[in-house]
Amino acid sequence: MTTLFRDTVYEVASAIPKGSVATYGQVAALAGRPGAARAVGMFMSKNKDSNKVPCHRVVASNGALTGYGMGNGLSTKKTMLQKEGVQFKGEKVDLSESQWQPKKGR
DNA sequence: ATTTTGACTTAAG
DNA sequence: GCTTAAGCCAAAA
Repeated sequence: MTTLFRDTVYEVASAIPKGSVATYGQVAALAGRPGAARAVGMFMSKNKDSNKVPCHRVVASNGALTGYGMGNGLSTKKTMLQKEGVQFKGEKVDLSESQWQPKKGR
């Protein structure tokens, strides 16, 4: 199986349910490469599958919104997430309430 | 094939 | 709490 790490990341990102968000490190770990958070972010920047991958549901480990086009794009991303039901803590996502739980429970 | 870069993360000051 | 430094992975030049 010649599964590209990149494709796996895209699948994981697209698997994030609405109203929840995942951190880059979390996505990287689910993709099978814990520690590749930087690479994950790069794939989003490339955004080859932006039409399939909701990269806006991927945030930094501290819940801060990063990237998404340029500076001002973050405002759009924040608003979009709020509309999806994600809880916000100032300019950061309330991971305590809206971080995605790939496994049930926790 | 080597070097640089990038939407990261954690630790330390 | 914020800033700086080092570590980490994968892709593009």
